Parts: sequence; C-alpha cells; structure tokens
Amino acid sequence: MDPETDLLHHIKSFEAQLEDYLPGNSIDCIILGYESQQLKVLLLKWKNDGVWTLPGGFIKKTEHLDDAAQRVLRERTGLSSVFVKQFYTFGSSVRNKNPQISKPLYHLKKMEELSPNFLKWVTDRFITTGYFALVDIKRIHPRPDAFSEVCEWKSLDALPPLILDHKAIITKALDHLKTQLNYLPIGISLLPKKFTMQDLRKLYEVILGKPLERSNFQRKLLKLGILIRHEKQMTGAANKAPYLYSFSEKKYYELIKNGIGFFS
Amino acid sequence: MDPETDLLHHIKSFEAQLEDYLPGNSIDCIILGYESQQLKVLLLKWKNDGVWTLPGGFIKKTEHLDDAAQRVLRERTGLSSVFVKQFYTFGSSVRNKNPQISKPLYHLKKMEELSPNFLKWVTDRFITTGYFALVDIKRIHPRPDAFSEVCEWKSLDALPPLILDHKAIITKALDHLKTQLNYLPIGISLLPKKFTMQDLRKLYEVILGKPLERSNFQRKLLKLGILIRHEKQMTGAANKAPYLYSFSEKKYYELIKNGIGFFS
DNA sequence: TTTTATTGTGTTAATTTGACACAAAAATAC
DNA sequence: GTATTTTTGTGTCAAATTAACACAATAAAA
Repeated sequence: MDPETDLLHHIKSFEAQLEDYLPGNSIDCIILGYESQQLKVLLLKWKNDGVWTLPGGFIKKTEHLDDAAQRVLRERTGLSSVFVKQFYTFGSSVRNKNPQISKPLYHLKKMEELSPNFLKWVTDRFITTGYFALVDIKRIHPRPDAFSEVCEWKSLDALPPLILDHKAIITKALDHLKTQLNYLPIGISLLPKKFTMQDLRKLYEVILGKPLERSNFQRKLLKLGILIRHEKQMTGAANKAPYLYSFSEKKYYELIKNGIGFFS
Repeated sequence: MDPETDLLHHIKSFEAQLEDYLPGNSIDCIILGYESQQLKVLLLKWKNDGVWTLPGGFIKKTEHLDDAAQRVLRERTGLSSVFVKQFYTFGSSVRNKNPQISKPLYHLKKMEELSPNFLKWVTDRFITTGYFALVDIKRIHPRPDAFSEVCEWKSLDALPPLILDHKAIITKALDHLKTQLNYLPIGISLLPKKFTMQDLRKLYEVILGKPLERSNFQRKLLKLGILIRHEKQMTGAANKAPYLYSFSEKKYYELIKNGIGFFS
C-alpha cells in the first residue's frame, strides 16, 4: 500500500473507532536513550509536513492512563518491559493554539476532507499526561506510526522543531529526571548489560551537566554494593584495560527504592 | 434558604452550565496543614450521606488545569496566595466504580430526579489531577461547598471513610511530600510567621516519621542562613525560654529552588 | 533557695568528601 | 625487545560533615 492510501485508510479507520476513546485526553511519551555520550529522545516525523512530535496516543474508554502509555511505548519500540513513569499533566487551555499546528498541515487537510468529525475531535483542547521511559537504545527498533514517515532518536542538544508544546514537555521531563535522579533506575535502564566505570560516569556527567571526579566516583559506586565486576574489556586502545561491570538487579532496585542519596 | 432547597438550586444551576466545563476531567486538592504536632488535611462531608471527599472541582473549557485548582482552593479556604503544586494524575478507568459511590447516595438520587443528564456527566469515568497545597491552619477559614455540610481539618492519622480513590490520592500526595521534601516550602507554608526551633523540628519529625537529634538539628538549620532570630518566647513552663524565629523569605526560596539537600 | 525541664552551645570521634598521587597495564613506536 | 603513551585501579590525606553526648544557662514551680 502506498503511504498516501495508508494514511487515508488510518484516518477512516480511526474515525470509526472514535467512540471507543476518551475525547480531550491524551498521553505523550518521552522515551529517553543514551548513545555516544548523549541523551536522546525518540521522535516521530509527520508525513509530508516534516514537523516532529512526541510519540503519543489517545486513551480507550476502558483503559487505564498508564496502560495507554505502555501501549504507545510498545507500538513504537517493541518493548513491553521497560521503565515508565508518569511525570506531569499539561493542562493549558490553549495548548492546541500553538501556531505550529494551526498551519494547514497535510494531515489536518486530509482529515478535513475525509472526516470533519475527526478533525474537530483532534484539534479540540487536549489535556495530555506525560510519561517518560528509560530504554537501552541498542535493544529497540523504532517504528513510525500511520501518520509518520520517520521514527528516530534525536539528541537533546539539537532538537528539531516540535509541534504544540512538545518542546516544553521534554524540558519538564528532563527537570523531573534531574530532581528524581536518586530514585530512578538510570544506569540499569539506559546502559547495556555490561559497561565500564567510565561509561557509567559519563552518563551521570551528561545528566548532571558537570564533570565528576573519576577516582572518587569509582570508589563511591563500588561501595554502594550494586555492581558486579566481570572480565576486563580489551578496548584496543594503548592503555590499561578497564573492567566490565553489570548491576545486581535485586540490590539496585532495593537501593533506589529509598533513594541512592548520592548524586547531587 | 434551607439546605435542601440550596442543594437543588445548585444542581439545577450547575446543569445549566454543563456546557462550560470539560467532561471527564477534574482536579482534587490535598490541602495540608499542621497543628498540635499533626499533619491535617482539609475534607468535606457531603450533606445527608456523611461520606467525606477531597475538595475538588471541574475544569472550565477556557481554564488552565492549574487555575481550576487555584479556584477550588480559594473557594474552600479564602486564600489565593498559597503554595500549590500538581503531583499526580489518577487515570484508572474504574475510579468511579468504587462501591462507596455506587451506593444510592442522596446527591445522586436528587440528581437522578432533577437532571439525569447531570447525573450521567458526574458518574462517568473521570480522570482527576491531584494538586497539593501547604497552608497555615491558623490563617484560613474553611467553607463547605453547596454539596457539603462540613468542611474541616482531619488528622492524617485518623482519616474518615472517603469516597472513590480519595484515600489513595492522599497517600500518593504524602509520598510526594516525603520524596520532594528538600524542594518544598514546608516550614514557611505550614508554620505561623514566628515559631520556635522545637516547632520546626517537630514538624519535620512528623513528616519524616522519625526523631531528629535536637542539638544537631538546631545547628544545621541555623547554618543554612534562612532563619531570623527574634525575642524569646516566655512559655510559662518551668524551663529556659526558647527564641522565636522566622524565615528570611528571599533566602528560603533561593535555597529550596536548588534543594535544601538536608533532610533525609 | 532548691528543683525541674528545656534550651543554646561545646566537644569529640567517626565518617564522608574532594583533590591529587602513583604504580599497573595495554597497545604503539622505535 | 624496549621505551612511550594513555587510562585504570587504588592509595593518601586534609577538610568538611555527621552523630552522639556533655554541660552550663535559664524560666518557672516546689
């Protein structure tokens, strides 16, 4: 099926199901990953218009808000056992009045032709609840949805233009990440199973936005008793090879339950 | 006007305005105060039925979620300049199926008679966003709303039966209070203008649920540089009189912006 | 005047933090 | 093979913080 037909099909199909969804409410997912010493967020690019959005969705009338978020996450990443957490609900009455969606976007024009009903439903005021997820980029295979042509990781340092208040939503998610640092499974969610002490330190440096003293970091982390030391990793570089580590899941989750009380 | 007529009047009047409100969304306020070494929450008791609820309300179509919370807060407490913060959105699809509201409550029976339309609107699934407020009990004069006969402070240690999931909402608010302790204006919001060091310490002991060493607490707090020392308070008790303190507002808010990094 | 309870400040050992030192190790250059 | 480069793992140590207890000062009652 060509993309155009596919889109039209989806508009029609969603319109038929409109009765099954709660009007005026949505969820948006801030799916965060870490790669090349950068935090990245998974974004969708809308067909034809080239504007970017957060992966989001509507809520079925019989569905828990959390389940809607899990559904969207599964649809975009294929993963069902990842860390997800609600962080804020965006309740401005003019969220939908942002110029960037008032532009005659392709989707909306198509909707207007095919289903004014659906258009109204979609462009009305929405209260959206933000969920953020922490995932290991290596484990997932991003998939665009019916309205998008691309689904890919974007560095937080260089975000493309986003519709509505999605930029602000991402900012709020990052605030939450920083203030909740000691209570979130940062390392275990964002890093691969095995990693070096440098990997772990760099990750925290990126999140905190400041350098951390190498030797003290190492000692502190080891003292927490959540790391398991494995074989050395021969990097191929002209220097001493670092050990690989993994987390002891049980001890890790016990620790963050009460807050690591460590990073600040 | 007698209470019955008043209630009927309000049902009718609200029905007429139904169009102005967002269906399916509400806000609930957890208004916390501190008195007699206890944390207390402001609750409403419904007319005739005696069930208790959190003060909450609906959202006008042109109103920001935050403004709806401020409105409810002002209506119940008369205060408009208090600390309020959104903390969580409760999105279960069966929140409204709790047995305690399925009982043929007086309000609902009246609504059924007067306005089946309104009844459906009210008993449908609702997504509610919780806000919590921290107030000085001495400064406020609780006012019941049209559906309630009582509005009063209840100790968190002895909550009456609450409708729906309101008990769970309070629990979640307290979780938030504990984990965000270092970022919230606890002392300045909950205590009167002037207080003793013991008052302040007891407050934190109640919230943390554990004793804090007296002399170390005093030294630490003074070292933060947010307290202003005033005259002594002659308590009338047979012992040395404690100093009274107040907060330097400017320094206080500067400090909690980055987290006191103190209480754990 | 003595007693009692609580306050403000002192003291000290234990622990944590931050900054830097240095030998060991893996690969490269010669 | 030997010297060189770079990063790692651990060592050291002064400064700061924390936790626990000591004690004189003081307001009111006995």
